Amino acid sequence: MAKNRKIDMVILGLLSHESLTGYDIKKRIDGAIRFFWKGSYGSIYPALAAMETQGLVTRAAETDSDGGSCGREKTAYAITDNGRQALLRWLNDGKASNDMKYETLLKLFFGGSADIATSIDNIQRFGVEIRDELRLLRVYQDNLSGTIGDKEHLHYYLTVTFGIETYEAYLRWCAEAIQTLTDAERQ
Amino acid sequence: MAKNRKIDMVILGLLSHESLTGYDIKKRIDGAIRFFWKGSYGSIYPALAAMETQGLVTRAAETDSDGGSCGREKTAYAITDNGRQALLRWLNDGKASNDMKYETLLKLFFGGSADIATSIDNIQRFGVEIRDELRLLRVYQDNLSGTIGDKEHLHYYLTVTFGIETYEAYLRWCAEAIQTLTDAERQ
DNA sequence: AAATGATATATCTGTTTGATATATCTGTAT
DNA sequence: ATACAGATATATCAAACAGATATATCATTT
Repeated sequence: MAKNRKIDMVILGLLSHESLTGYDIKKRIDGAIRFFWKGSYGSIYPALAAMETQGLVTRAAETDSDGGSCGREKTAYAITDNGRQALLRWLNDGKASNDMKYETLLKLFFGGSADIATSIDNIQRFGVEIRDELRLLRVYQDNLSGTIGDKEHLHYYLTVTFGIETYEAYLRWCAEAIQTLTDAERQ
Repeated sequence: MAKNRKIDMVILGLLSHESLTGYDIKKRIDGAIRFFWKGSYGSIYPALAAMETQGLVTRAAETDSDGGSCGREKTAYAITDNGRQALLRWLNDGKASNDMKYETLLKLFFGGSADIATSIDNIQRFGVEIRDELRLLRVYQDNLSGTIGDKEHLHYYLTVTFGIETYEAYLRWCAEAIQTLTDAERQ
């Protein structure tokens, strides 16, 4: 049987707050979640269909937003009780795979085959990206800092501080690594 | 055509130092590389076959180690000049995708649906894993610290310091997050 | 001689990515 | 009004990938 689909839990987690369409789910994943997970339409829509069959989600009422005339086709999904149980089982199963795929580090690992200037350039590009993301994370942090009395917001907040502290460490490393390589370049 | 296979560059990078079998390649990936990339047999063997067709790698001589009698079947691959060029093009193309898939953070993000004790437990498990990995990285660091005058070793060294500084940041965050959640649990 | 565990190659199933196709709706400029 | 750009929405496909498993050989111990 199936049951190795991690995306299921992302979807159930999002639906535990509100009913959403596949498109909405993709937008949520591309928001605050993208710092530690990602998902594509190619996994979201099939997962929704499979979970509907399994009774973990159902199609929610399809009113168009303003109750106006015949709105466009739009399928929102809602979580079921079975879905909530599945989500809780996952939260409590004590297992978690944590994997990076950092192409920048891969390029650095094999950077001995190229010029040192290439490695410096690759690290600099990485640093620019991280700086941009860090700026965004700090906006998230500011927006959340008033409401961490709420249990849910506190959990969001902790994932944001994880991102911030991690990215700050990246930037410190970038500076050191560039310095080290620059020194090596000058012999 | 194909050409979105990132694993190709891992394999070419490894083969640029020495000829290796698919099994050897897997072992290398599970070594120092696993901190920022991973690969499975299901991607390695097909990639080797495809790259042989493309002329990026060739089958190397298949002697059994001691020149003894008829050794067991064993297919080592060597990089070609075209392979080296492909590796260099990749190192210099200025593109890199850097993505995490951290299930622990996902569980924390949706942790509002469970007990705070569950979140604390999930963070603690993460911390234990990271502490173990960090110990290993420090061994790598010690082994390399004498030879960073060598350009290749210097590059390895920088990927190790990336891991160390990142993991140290994780551990600081773990301690803070557990403290925050413990306080919240007590109200 | 038998058992065990490491080495070695390969394949299979299911999942996921990344790209693309199709179409509708909304706001804006002409 | 209308044309258009850009956002919304659903869906699908090929290629890439993970994780598990099957098979077999070799080296070492028992």
